[in-house]
Amino acid sequence: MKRTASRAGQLIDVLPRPGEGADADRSAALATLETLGTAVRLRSGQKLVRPAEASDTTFIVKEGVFVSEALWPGLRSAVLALHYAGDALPLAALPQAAACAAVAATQAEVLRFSGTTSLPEGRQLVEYTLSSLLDQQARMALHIAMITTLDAGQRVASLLTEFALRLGRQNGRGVAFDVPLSRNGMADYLGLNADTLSRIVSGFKASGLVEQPGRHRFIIRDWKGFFALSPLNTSIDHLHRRVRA
Amino acid sequence: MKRTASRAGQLIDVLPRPGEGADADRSAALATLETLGTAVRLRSGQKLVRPAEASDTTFIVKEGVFVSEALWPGLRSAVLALHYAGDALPLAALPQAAACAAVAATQAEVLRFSGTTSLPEGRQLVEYTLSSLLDQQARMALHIAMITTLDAGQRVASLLTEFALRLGRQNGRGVAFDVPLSRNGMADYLGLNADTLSRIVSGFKASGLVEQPGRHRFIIRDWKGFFALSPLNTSIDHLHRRVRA
DNA sequence: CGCGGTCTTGATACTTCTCAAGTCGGGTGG
DNA sequence: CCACCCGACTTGAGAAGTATCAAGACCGCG
Repeated sequence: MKRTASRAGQLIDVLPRPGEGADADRSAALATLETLGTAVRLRSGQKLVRPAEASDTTFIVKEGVFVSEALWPGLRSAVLALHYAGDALPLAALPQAAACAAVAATQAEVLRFSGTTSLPEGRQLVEYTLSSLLDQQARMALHIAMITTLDAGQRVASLLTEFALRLGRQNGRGVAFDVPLSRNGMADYLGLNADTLSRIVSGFKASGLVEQPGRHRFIIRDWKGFFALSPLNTSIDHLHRRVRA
Repeated sequence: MKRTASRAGQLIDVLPRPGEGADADRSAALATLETLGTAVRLRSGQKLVRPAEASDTTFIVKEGVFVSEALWPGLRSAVLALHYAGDALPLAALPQAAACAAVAATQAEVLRFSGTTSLPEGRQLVEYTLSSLLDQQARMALHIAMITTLDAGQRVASLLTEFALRLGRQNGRGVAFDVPLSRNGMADYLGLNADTLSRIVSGFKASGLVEQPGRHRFIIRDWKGFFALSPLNTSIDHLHRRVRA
């Protein structure tokens, strides 16, 4: 089918090529910071928690996906933000009132910095953190926009688009990626009920836009069609696509 | 009535006293920054817009309330965040894809910084901005938690509590404040329909918790009762109350 | 291969949205 | 200073969308 080929052609423009663009910039900045911080490996599910007293500890994600979660008694849990490789995670950015933590959603590796801000070399960390927070703040703003302006189907499409742009690889069948969150985690991120989310994903599969070869694995078969599902997807593309045209 | 007196006693612990605590810290840090930036006065409704090309311009709010707004074609407008005196507003934190701006919600005054980050004195601005962004990121996280976990009534109660803590003054009748947003603005911030918001506020008035002497003026008559309406209010108190116990 | 937890799907109830009509408030001009 | 007028707000009835609950299916782990 000719259209498959043309879709594949577009995908080359859409998905990142390893080692290019922003990836390379990030690596350069990180290389100098690695001498200051200590590397830590985490398994999926391990948590970075803000201690009760004030803390200036900062982590930088080297690899993997993190989820900022909060749980207030009597409320369903909230997923506040997603963090990817390169993101700075200052524990001070977590609200302290509730059980709140950054949880590794996949196997992960981080750099740990503690008390380095006051050192002369600390300026590098401060500037890296600031730049990363600007980025993350824009993403949180978009997250808020998703939740306040979109209906359930558009929200789910937006999140899957984000995952595809961040984690996806193009193959013969489309754009494939492993979802780092459970159904419940995705629902909490989107402010939806998990049952509703399930129904919506089933709808995507029924319409042929998406395939699900395993519980955590997705393939977006029709990128253009899927991308059009959410009016915020062009903005999501700006913030999550790693190679600029 | 004795309970009125006891409520009033509690309010003294709850509301800020001018010139104390965090206010004083902020003033000290700002005093040194004022020589670097240029002061600008804004009228309600004026906008700070991110230019198309990358910009390192940063504003610091000296006075007034700002609203980060975004408008995507075909969607209802989104209110992404609220900014108060002391907040740093780097234009780079605004998503750039949509019509997006920080709008003065009241008469306001800001300090404008442009290209100062590279100067040796710029470190002060960088550190101030970083610290402010950490604060604002925690507030955005709470905003997301509000929208994803609370029902409509709890959301409205949370927002009014925030305004009371930020802008309120205790008087004989309760905690009084001027709402800096229109009904539509509040609804957009909360991800609610303006009609629904109106109904909920009417409910608060009917139950005697709240009074509304003018279109933009509110008085919370029963602080304890009102505070209990939202399970997130203790967290909101942590982030928005300016005097610690 | 079997078990446990996660996911799916249906029927139903409830919250919230939509649309429309009416009311209110406050700023403007006489 | 008062009356007018326009935009913002209020309120109702009905519709739409999403949540809830329960039963069953599936996947992946051991």
